[in-house]
Amino acid sequence: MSDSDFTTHEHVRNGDSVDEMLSAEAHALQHQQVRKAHETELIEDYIELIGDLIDGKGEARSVELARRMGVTQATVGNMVGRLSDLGLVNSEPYRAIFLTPTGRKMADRSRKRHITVLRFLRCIGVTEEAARQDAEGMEHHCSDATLEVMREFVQQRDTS
Amino acid sequence: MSDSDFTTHEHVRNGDSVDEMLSAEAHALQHQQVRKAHETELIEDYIELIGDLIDGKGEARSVELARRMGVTQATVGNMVGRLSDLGLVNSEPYRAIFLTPTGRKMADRSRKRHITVLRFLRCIGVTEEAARQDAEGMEHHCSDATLEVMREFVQQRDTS
DNA sequence: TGCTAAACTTAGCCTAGGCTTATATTGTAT
DNA sequence: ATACAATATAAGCCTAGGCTAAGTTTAGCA
Repeated sequence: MSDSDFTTHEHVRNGDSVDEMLSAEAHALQHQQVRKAHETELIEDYIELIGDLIDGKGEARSVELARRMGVTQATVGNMVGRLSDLGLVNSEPYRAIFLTPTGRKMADRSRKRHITVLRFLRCIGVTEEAARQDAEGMEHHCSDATLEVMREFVQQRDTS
Repeated sequence: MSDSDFTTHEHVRNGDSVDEMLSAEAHALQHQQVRKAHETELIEDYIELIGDLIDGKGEARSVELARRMGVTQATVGNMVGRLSDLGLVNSEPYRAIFLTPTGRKMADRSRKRHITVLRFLRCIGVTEEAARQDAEGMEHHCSDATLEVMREFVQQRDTS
């Protein structure tokens, strides 16, 4: 069976197969991008949280990050080291954690995205709890295009 | 500053802060669930792909999995070993890969979810390319509740 | 002022999921 | 029938992101 038996717009099975199969190359690209998203995902979550803590409590401490991320302080320590290497935070031993300008930008961008997804899910009728949970995971997998669609969608219906 | 300064329904900052901060415990739980989703995510992607290949080409071979996942054959080999340990596939050296009944169920469930998300994104006006990319990542982070909402949404508007 | 609890770091370990390079098997085409 | 190309496995390495257990620093209170 040759490769071209099975390319972009061919119907694989009728009925269920909305998802006509992509070319292998396109498929690979998608997965590569998903993998890339995963790499930044955790980083963004930490940065977003650090931003929220700074704004909400005045400072971000490891112990609170650990509590909110549901990991040990040692894990947070590792992560903060990486964030610092990446130039996203400044941290000195036994002190609170601060965002660099770059980190602040990332935090704000992340929060905005998060809020967009959350509002959108609420807007289409997902329950509050499910919306919160799903937004946490989905926000990293929405392209700008999709976020824009969501934003407009919310604006149109949710005039409250 | 006490912990209770900053709980479930408090407004953190006006303006932007739709996302009133959750309790630390609830927040931790969310992240734990996201982590759990990540563990199964790749597995589901492989299983879904194996299912699609079996249905579409008659068999699933490592070389094609590697091509479509955008990884090396060695990586696929590792993964197939894990899938086999998990009882999701049967594989013998140098032979095609088969789904166990459990694996088949997972494949079908994954495909259904994938299709639901893809259709939904198209339906709200996301471009085909973005929809495909985002669906790949989002499908693993949608609760059943959200999927149900998406399904209904598509059914209502998209009468085509 | 000095002790103790809480916060933080360090060291060492583990699994998942990638990679490369080398080797083994299979099947096909002369 | 055999050689070669395609396919698959094996061995060994790496990073990310978890963990525990033990040690260090800080800060608040008696």
